[in-house]
This record gives sequence, structure tokens and C-alpha cells, in this order.
Amino acid sequence: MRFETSTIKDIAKALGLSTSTVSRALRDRYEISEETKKLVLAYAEKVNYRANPIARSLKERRSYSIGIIVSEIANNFFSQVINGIESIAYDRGYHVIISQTHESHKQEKLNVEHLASRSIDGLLIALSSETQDITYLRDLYAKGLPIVFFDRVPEDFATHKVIANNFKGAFDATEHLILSGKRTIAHLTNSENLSITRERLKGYQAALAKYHIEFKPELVKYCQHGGMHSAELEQAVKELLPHKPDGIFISSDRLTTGCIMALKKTNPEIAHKIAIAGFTNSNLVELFSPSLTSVKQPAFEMGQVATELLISMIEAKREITEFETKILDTELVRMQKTLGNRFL
Amino acid sequence: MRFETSTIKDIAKALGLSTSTVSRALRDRYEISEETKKLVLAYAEKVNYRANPIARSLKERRSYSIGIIVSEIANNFFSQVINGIESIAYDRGYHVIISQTHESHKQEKLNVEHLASRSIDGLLIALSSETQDITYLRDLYAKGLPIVFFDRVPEDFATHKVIANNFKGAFDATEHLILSGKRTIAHLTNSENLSITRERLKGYQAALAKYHIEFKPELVKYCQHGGMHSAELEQAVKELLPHKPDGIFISSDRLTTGCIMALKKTNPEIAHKIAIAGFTNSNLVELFSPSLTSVKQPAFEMGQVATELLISMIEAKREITEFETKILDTELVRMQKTLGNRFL
DNA sequence: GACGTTTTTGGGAACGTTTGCACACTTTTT
DNA sequence: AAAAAGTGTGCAAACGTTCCCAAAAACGTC
Repeated sequence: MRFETSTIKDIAKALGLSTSTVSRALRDRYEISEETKKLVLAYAEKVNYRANPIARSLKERRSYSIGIIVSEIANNFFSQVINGIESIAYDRGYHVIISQTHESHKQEKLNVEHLASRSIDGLLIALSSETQDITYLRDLYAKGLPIVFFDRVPEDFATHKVIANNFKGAFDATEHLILSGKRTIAHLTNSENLSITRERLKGYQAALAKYHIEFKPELVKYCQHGGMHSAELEQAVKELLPHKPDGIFISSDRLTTGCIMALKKTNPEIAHKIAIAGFTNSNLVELFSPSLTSVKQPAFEMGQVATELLISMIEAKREITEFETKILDTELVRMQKTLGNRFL
Repeated sequence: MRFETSTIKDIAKALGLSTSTVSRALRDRYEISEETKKLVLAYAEKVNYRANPIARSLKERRSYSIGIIVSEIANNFFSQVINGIESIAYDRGYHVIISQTHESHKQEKLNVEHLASRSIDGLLIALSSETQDITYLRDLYAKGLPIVFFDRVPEDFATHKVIANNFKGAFDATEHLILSGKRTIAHLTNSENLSITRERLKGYQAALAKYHIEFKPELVKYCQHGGMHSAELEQAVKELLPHKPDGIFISSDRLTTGCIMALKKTNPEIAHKIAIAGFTNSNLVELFSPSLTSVKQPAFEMGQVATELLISMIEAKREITEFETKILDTELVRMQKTLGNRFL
């Protein structure tokens, strides 16, 4: 039970033209007379003709689709990035295929290769927290698949990248904690594999240094799975608390919410006594208790910029040799002291 | 700059066979001798042959892709449904294309027609809150496009549907409010167009009736745009408060969080005095202040069931005449009184 | 050894497009 | 008047598959 639509052949037959003429008329080529064009267009409209994108893809050897790899769509940051991607992609005639890694390297590789075999024209990817080996991406890239990285980017990969100003975001958040009187500031962060982890750590350290606070490695906890498992978070919190932090700077969306959750679950009595500042794009932060100061990334814009770069690569006629790394500014949203946040 | 891969033709030439033989060998047809099969398979493996899905789609007139239409992926309920969908789809060899309506009917129609022209094999859809006219879906369905509705379903459309037990979910939530002593229970809900709105209203009314509480229409507020605009929500809250509700039952994910937000923003002094019970699949409810009782839908499972039904339609050899409406149970998660929720 | 049967293989059309090339016709140029 | 240039159209190949139909090869059977 497949549904049939009219094809170029049908139109040609009905109008007594050749398929080439019809094809050209539909694509508004200069060779075709205005008269014929009108005729074809009118008839196509009448029978509600839709070009078969599959046939077109086969012929043109491109699919007008771009692949997206993120760890999770149920993540405020990534879903906002995706919205940004779509806003550009659809305008430019591309559709998007989204895949989730759930922070697993294996899944990431599987998904990318699946997408590649589905003949996507290009790939937008934020690496999973497990990922260390990206030779499979290099191979695809070498074979000609355009790739743009965003958010979690590899170091030595000559292509376009779009990231937030992670250093500054981390610096601002840490400084904010310091300025509100905190002195023992812990740092809960993602896997060390990730670029964002390294950059944000540096920002954290720089803020400490500026205020002459000693950096203590034992106050930094890494979560290899990016907080995908609550046990991982609870363990990290448990290891952190003996050092009696009065503030925590947290380095990613999922970790931030996960950490507050863990704190509330395992140590409700002190959950409100520790000031928290963290990266998150949740639009519900205002509801959270304990409340927190958040670093918001320009997620939507990041998606847009990445997509524009990718499409420029896809549609480039000549080899590209100059690559950009766009850095977008984050925004610090300070905690509001409302009824629910009296540090009771 | 397109990247070339080896094709069936290349293999045939290299091995001195015909393309048909190679094709059959790869698909493990009975006609081909074991010997030849081994030869072909080995060589295919060696050159890392990947069948071109576009060519295959063109020939077989199907794309092995299914379309998904939701209002927003940045919505806990929908992103969980999508995870459920993917878990089944990928296993069965389909990939998914996700589109968002942002609760706009126009966008919905546009997206569906775009997907249809992209030759998806089937469609999974939750209607937008604006949608009233679904003749465009009937047309596509009549032309042979398999469609399965989930969550927000039309009434008279003979196809498979998957929904939550909305009546019971609403009943339970309302009863919970009543049992905790509330008597003036408002109901904030979605557009009247939606099936979920009607079903949940009935559950709300039934709970009131059971406890002999009069149903007052002025305590029910509809949000035409499903809470996509904060102004809409603030207006609804503003109209509700003069009736001095001591409890509110809220009928959807976005509205629930939006309403608490609006309440906190416009009337922080009473935000903690009103008990709230609402549909939401947020996994962050435990962090919310004021806290709330939530009705959780089996979102992941809903996605799985819907996908199984859809694939069964796609792969059916004969016309289907019997359609099911699967109803999945919701779960009531009672508010916990923790430090942050002392109704201060 | 001639003839069926079965097994294995190949030829080629088809799916719906796009596009290089050739052709026919008109118009302009010399 | 012939040649050149311009205009509009059609033919046919190609993209990478699948699959119908025939052909060839291998094997029995009488």
C-alpha cells in the first residue's frame, strides 16, 4: 500500500513534451520559453506535482539532509541548539536527522556511520563525553564528508568549530561565587576528554587566582558519564562534601541539575547552605530550590552559526582551506533571592 | 567535493560477475551458490561496501524513514516519547525525522507536507493545540500514508492511536488535591481543540463529583497556545486568582511549569499557598519550589507502542481494517514535603 | 546420447530525476 | 544568398539499486 504521485513523465506525456523540457521548465531554466514554462507550471500545480527528492538525490548525489549528533535531546542546551540548527537548515532547503549518543562513544560511532551511510551531506556534532578516539571522524572527513563541531570540539581537527566562551563563562560564575563571599569553591565537571571541561576548568582556576584563592585539586570532581547515572553524581557529591565547600561551580547542564538533585537527596540539611553556580540552559531555573546562579550559553545562536558554516562547506565549489572557530559569549544569570530561597 | 564509495557495479566488475548476482549474493538469496556468496561478501567487506540507501529507496519506493511531529522537542514529555520511538525504529531499520510545530497549525501542515514530499514511509503525530482542521491529514492518509496518532489524537479518524489514560490521571490528581483538604480547585488547561483537554477535564469533573464539590466553569481556564507565550499564562493566572483557589490542577507539561513560573512572578506571596497538581514528565520536579504533585505519562512506552503500530501498518501486506487505541496508565507522584517546601 | 530438471548466472529494464548533446527552426549578420 | 548565431526542444545516458526473464551450466534419467 504505497501512494502514487504524479511524476515528470506523467506531466510530459499529458502535455506532449519531453521529460527534459518539463524538468527544465520546473527548474526555471533560461532555455525554456516563457510560454512552455507557464504551461508546465500550471499543469504541475493542477496535479499537485512534488518532485521526488529521492530520485533527485540519486541523480545529484546529495541528499539535502544534514546529520546532528548530540548526547541527548532531552537536554535544554541541546534542544535549543537543535532549534537553531533547524531554523537555518529548513530555510536553506535541508532537513535534519537527529541522533543521540547518550554519552556513549560506541553509540556515537554507530550513529555517525549510520548517518554517513544514509548519505547525509554534512554533519554537525558535539562529541560524547566518552569519546577520545575520533579517527573514524577523520576518515569520513578525509573522504569528503563536511563536518562542523559545536560545543564539544576536538583539538586538532582542521574544520569549522563553534563554541561558547567557556573560559569567560566559568570565570564569571566562579567570580560571582567569590564576590558573594564564598572561599571554598568546589568544581564539579564533565569528563576530562571534553574540550569544554578543560576550558571551563581554566576559567575556574583563573578566577580563583585573581582573588588569591589557592586552587585545590581535591575540590575538582570529574564525572566520566556526564551525569547520565545518578549514582555517579551522588558519589561525586559524597566525595566533595568532606571538604566543606561553601560554593560549587558546575560545568554542564545535566550535571548542574543532577548535582542539586543529588545534594537534596543525600544531604538535604546542607543543600541550601551551599551556593551553586553552574552552566545550564534550563528555562526553569527560576523554579529551582535551592536556587542557583546560571551560565547560559547562546544555544540557539550556536546552532545557527554552526549550520551556516556547515552549509557553506557543503555548497563550496572549491576546497576550503581556511577554517574558523567561532566563540560566542555566555550570559551570567544571577540567583534571585525569592521567597523560596531564604537559605533556610 | 563529494565522497565516492564503491558500488555494486564495482564489485561486479572486480569479481567478473554481473550486478544482479552481486545484489543477490549480498541479500543472501537462495539462488546464489554458497561459494559465490562467500566471494562477494568477502570482497564487499574488504572494500567496506555500503549499499546506497537512496538508490534502494528509489527502486523500492520507500525510504525506511518515519516522520515525527510534536509541538516541541524541548519538552520533557515529547523528548521522552521520541526516545521511545527511536528505540524501536532503529532496531527495525528505520530512521526518524523530527519536526516541531511550536503549537502552530500552519507550521504543522507545512511540516507534514514537507515530510510527505520527502517520502517518509509513515507518520507519528501529536496534533498542535491550534489544530482543528485535519483534512490535509485525511488526504494523505487516503493516498496511502500510514499515520499513527499519539497523545493528542483526533476523534473520528480510523487508524491506530496511543494515548495515556487521561481521565484517570486527571481524576487521581484532582482527588489527591481534594484529599489533602482543598476545596476550591481550579483547572488550567490547554486548548479545547485537543483530545487530552477534553479527557482531562472529564477526569477533573468526575473527581469533584465524587466528593460532592460543585463544578464551577469559571475555575477552568483554557490556554489556546498551550502556554507557548508567557503572557497567555500570566493572564490565565490573573483571571483565576480572584476566585481564591486553594488548589490548581494543570493539564499539561508546559502549562504546569509555566503556571508555577507565572504564579511566582506575578504573585510570589501566594505561590506557596496554593497546592498544585499537574501533568508533567519533567525529571526535575523534585527541585521545584513550590513543589507539586505530578502526573507522569508513560512517555517512552507511548513512543514505543506507537512506533510498533506504525511499522506494522507500513509493513502490512494487506489493507488494515481493524484499528486499536492503546491506553497507557499514568503515574501519580505525590509532592514531598522537604525543606524547600514548607509553604512558608 | 538425447532429453528433462535443477541450479546458478547474466541481461536489461525500471524507479524519477538531471543534463550534455544534437537537432530543428528562426533570426541576424556578412 | 549563404553563413553564423540564437532559441527552444528532444534523445538518451546516468545515478545505484532490484528483480523479471532468459540463458547457461550441471546433473540425472531413460
